[in-house]
Amino acid sequence: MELSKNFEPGAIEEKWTAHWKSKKYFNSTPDDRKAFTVVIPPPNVTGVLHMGHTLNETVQDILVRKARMNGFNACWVPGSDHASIATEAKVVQMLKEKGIDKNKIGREEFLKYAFEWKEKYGGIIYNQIERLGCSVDWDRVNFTMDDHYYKAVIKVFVDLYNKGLIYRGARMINWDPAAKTALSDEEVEYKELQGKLYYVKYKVVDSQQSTVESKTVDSGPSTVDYIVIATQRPETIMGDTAVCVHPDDERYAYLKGKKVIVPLVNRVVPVIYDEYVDKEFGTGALKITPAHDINDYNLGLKHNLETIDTLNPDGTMSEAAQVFVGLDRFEARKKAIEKLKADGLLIKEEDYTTRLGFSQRTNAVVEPRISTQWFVKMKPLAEKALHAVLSGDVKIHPEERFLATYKYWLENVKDWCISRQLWWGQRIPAWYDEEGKFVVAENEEEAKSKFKSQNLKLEGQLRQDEDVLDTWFSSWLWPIEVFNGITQPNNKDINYYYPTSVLVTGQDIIFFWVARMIMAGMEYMNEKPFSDVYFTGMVRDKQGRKMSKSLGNSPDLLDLIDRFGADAVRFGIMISSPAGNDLLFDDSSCDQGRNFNNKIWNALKLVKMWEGRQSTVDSQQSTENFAIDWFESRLGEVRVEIKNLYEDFRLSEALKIIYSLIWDDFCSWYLEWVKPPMNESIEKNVYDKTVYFFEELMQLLHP
RNA sequence: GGGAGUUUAGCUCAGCUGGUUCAGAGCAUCUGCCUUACAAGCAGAGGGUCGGCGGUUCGAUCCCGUCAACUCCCACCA
Repeated sequence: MELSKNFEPGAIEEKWTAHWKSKKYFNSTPDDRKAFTVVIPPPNVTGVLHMGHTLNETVQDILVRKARMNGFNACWVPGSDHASIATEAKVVQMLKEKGIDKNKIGREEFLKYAFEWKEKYGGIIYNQIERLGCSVDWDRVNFTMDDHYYKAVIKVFVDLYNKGLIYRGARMINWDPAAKTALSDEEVEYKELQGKLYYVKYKVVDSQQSTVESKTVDSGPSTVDYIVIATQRPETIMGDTAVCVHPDDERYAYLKGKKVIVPLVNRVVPVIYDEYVDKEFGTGALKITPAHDINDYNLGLKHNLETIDTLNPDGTMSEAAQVFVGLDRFEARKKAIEKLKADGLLIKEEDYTTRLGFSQRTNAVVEPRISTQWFVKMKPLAEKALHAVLSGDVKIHPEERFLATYKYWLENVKDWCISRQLWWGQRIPAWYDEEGKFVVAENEEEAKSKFKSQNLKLEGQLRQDEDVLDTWFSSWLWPIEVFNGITQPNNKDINYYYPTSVLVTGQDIIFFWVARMIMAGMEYMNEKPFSDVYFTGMVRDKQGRKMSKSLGNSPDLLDLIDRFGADAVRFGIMISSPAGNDLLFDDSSCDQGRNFNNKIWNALKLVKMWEGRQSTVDSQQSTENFAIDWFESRLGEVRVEIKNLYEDFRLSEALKIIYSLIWDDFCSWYLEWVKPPMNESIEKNVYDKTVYFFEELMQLLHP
């Protein structure tokens, strides 16, 4: 072999990958060996892989290669996720740039574009996984919108509905006005913002005159004829249907049985009393807007209040608001403040820090809104999932750090809103007749017969629900349906590979995905989906900032691989990743990886030079033998250490130890020791041993 | 408001429940080397009251308490 002076990026891994691919080395089929199974957390087809994926994928590859070397039948399933809302947002944006309106082209046409998008970005992602050198089984690649997968999702929906675990109803949900869809609680991210608290007068209606015009300000100084409430959101005033005070609040006792006038729309509403109100906060009086605040909604239910929805799906004011109709909610807020000022009803403004909910995918400010959606009853599912972890059946790493949060979430879990007002995803298999009666069925035929069997008179045409399902409603089946475990229960693959061995993923999706996969596993396989969960930390840049597109601090994976080589990139990400903690990634760690490769390359060059220069004499020189013995024992020590580290998922530790073993012990000590003087030959015995050591080291390093 | 995590060399981090592999690694810095495996390298050097304060102990980076700073998660106070 011709060896150039320096190691060239890509020289090794490309050769090996090609080698293995040609031999179908990574293909896995059930056999007599024990299975070691990993399913990839399917990346969203919204873009390209970032460093977080790189870390995840590398960790998985290490575990898989290690298992393969230990004689397991290692199976690593690749794939991707359709990521309904995120992808739909991207496709809509892409179409918009082309001047195409989603609603004009209709559902069918839109889905065509979406699938094109998926082909393109799915392809890029798969290419990246391949370039990283991931030893996945490409024959098993899955996409969450594949035909069989789609069917599995529908089947599960119908099943859960029949079990009474899915229901449809009007609830307060999080509304994303940008994507015009409902969101689950988990898809809302809260941020602290500097806001304002507005103090607004609500006039009290005298029992005699019930229709006081708001303009009549001269009510006389004798009695207090108004009540002041504090609000952050004056634009919701139009939806007010009550004012609430604490029953023990003496300041407002005189208002008992009175009514007040809502500004801007002059609606007469009652004053109600509830202990929910905090006397100390603001003025101790609270306006109630049941349609646009979760607390107000609950109070509304309790006190039987009217609900007036003043928002359109796109976040503009609706007809029901009466004023500012058609204006965006934030615009309406400004106008409302102006109007209140003009009417002399705004007493003061106060700075106030508040928490606002943002849509995880579109970053729009979400609105609490009442709407009819589909929900999954979580309590029964959560109990089993909780037990699986608490009993130690599923082990979470690192340690029990995430156990508390996992436990808390499951114990306090709320029902899961799974319908999304989108097109990209599995369409909800509910069928309505023209009167709005509906049945849930796997297809239209079945729906028709269900109408019959349930003695419902079918009125007119059947119409399928327009909405699709939350993307996580498909992902939670991932470890099962990649082996067709839902669509073909008890098939050979699912029986052999399930439960999978270890799940490697980011800690940010513990609720979205990990907990729900355990639920689905317990429900549909009656068994955990994986034995171990390994959470990686978040990858940040060297200043500790999150990697994000807007900051432009996320390196291009393929570019890194081109510059350093895949092995160096993998080395770089692993060496800087303490188990479970966030890690700061910097190119320089790839440098270190490349230097390491170079070192090995040169060591190989040295040994190769000896190839034709072995002395036939097999003398017993003590010094060389000492070196051999010494290194042999070092190797043994390290093997034990590494084994323990693997068991604890402390991979970066293991890598450091191997690094030091090769660089310091093997290159700096051993090779220097046995190196023969220039132009002299080396003993055959020593040479053979050296080659043997080299191979051993490469095997240690291979994962 | 509740919970968790972090704090060790200029930077990023190791340090496995207390004592000779305990004060470490990589990067950065400095010095000397193009010595025929390797300058992407070799030989060496500097640099740290292991966040502050108390406690347990013969002895604490490690255990306990407390304070401080930063980070993250959860929560319906307008």
